Amino acid sequence: MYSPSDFPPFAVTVDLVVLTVRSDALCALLVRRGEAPYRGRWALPGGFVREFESVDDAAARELVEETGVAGLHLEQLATYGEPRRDPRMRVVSVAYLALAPDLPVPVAGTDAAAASWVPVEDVGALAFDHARILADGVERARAKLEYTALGTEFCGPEFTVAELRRVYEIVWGVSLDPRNFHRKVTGVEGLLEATGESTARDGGRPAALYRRGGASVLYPPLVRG
Amino acid sequence: MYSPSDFPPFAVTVDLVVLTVRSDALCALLVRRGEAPYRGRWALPGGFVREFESVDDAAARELVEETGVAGLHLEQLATYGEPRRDPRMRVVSVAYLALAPDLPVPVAGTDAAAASWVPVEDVGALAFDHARILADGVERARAKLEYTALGTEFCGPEFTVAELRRVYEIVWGVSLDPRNFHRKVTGVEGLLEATGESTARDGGRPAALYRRGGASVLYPPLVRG
DNA sequence: TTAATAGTGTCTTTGAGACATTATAAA
DNA sequence: TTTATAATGTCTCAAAGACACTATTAA
Repeated sequence: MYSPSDFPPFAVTVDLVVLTVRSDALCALLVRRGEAPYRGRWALPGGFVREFESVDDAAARELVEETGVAGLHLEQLATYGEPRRDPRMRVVSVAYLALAPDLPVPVAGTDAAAASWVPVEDVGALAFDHARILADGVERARAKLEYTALGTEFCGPEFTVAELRRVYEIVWGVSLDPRNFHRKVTGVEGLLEATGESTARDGGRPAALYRRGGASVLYPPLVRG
Repeated sequence: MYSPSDFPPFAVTVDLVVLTVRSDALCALLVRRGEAPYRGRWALPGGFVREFESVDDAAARELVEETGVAGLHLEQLATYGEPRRDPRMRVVSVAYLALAPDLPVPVAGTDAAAASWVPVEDVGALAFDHARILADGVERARAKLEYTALGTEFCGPEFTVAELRRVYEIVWGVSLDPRNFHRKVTGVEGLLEATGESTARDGGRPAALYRRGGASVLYPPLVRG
């Protein structure tokens, strides 16, 4: 049997990579730290896991606290457990990836001085090993757009094919043929559900509006150009 | 700043999903528990992360202890952190996936009564939430065979195309056309490296022997039949 | 009208899957 | 010889990519 002397005590935290597409850029939600260590540095939002709370629940709780929105896609990314990643104690962090539509404005957290959407290309040094975690989250998001319907998570409840295409172009940093993209996404069973409405918000011929369909995997996949 | 009263103490463990292909079955390395809780139950090998050791290093150390072999492929799978997954204390477990060739025989661990390769189809109830972890590991392995060169990790240092095909057939539980499979794997750049040798160990015309090539991703991917 | 974007159709190429055929060993 | 397995080749179909063309709005 184990006794308390058998194992060293760890603190367990969750860190969130929250991504959105806004202003033609893939952006991450960052908070400016108000406390040492790394006071004043940008960091990923996150916090300690509570005693009677699952790690997944802690991530969901932090996500609602930081964004003010419930029901966003949230998945576990990886766990980071280098001995000295936090300078003063042994902290193991479980990182999560969340994808959000273009939300109004981040809610400043209780112990964070400020919160902001920062284009991932412009992110400089971050606290702890958060730059590495963010990079892993961005790569995961890029990869999952290929074979899942996650691209629609970046859009609002109703969107046009062109808006969905812009998501892919911005996340992947490529340009996609509008005609082939249209044929592709409207051809995948269950990906899009027509609302019957249309909009001319981008000028030109009005575009049909769609909702997310029930499909979660994309077969055949979209391939990064 | 945080003080010890700010966070509840957790124990952190690593659990290993070690898979191999032997006797025409995908098998997992399991240990029979010699201690409570779940004494006598099969469980995944694993153990506590030490105080000055990274979580990744703990997994690598446990893998060598359990298999007696170094240099196996090891990747993080997921982290399991339900509050009551261990009946007596708060334990967060970071699970890892390892793929091994057909090793001689498992080494009985220090605190495990016995170790054995068990076909994943025959695995019954396991200790803790290990059945769930094992299922996640098997699914990850199956998925990664599609678009990575991981199938070769199940083979010895030199292998034939037919032996590699048997790996895919057993892991996926499908049968694959030998001719199309041969054309496919020999066509992917950097996947296989011819040794110039051949063997007739399966009877019939001798088959060319290959080594793993440098490629780690498969493009285009192999698709599950 | 022109300009802008939405949506459809057509052609070519690539690759997967089905399957015939030839090659090289052992019994 | 027969039998078993290895390796190559051929045909068909599905889907990606390139790109022409038509449709519907606003200015």
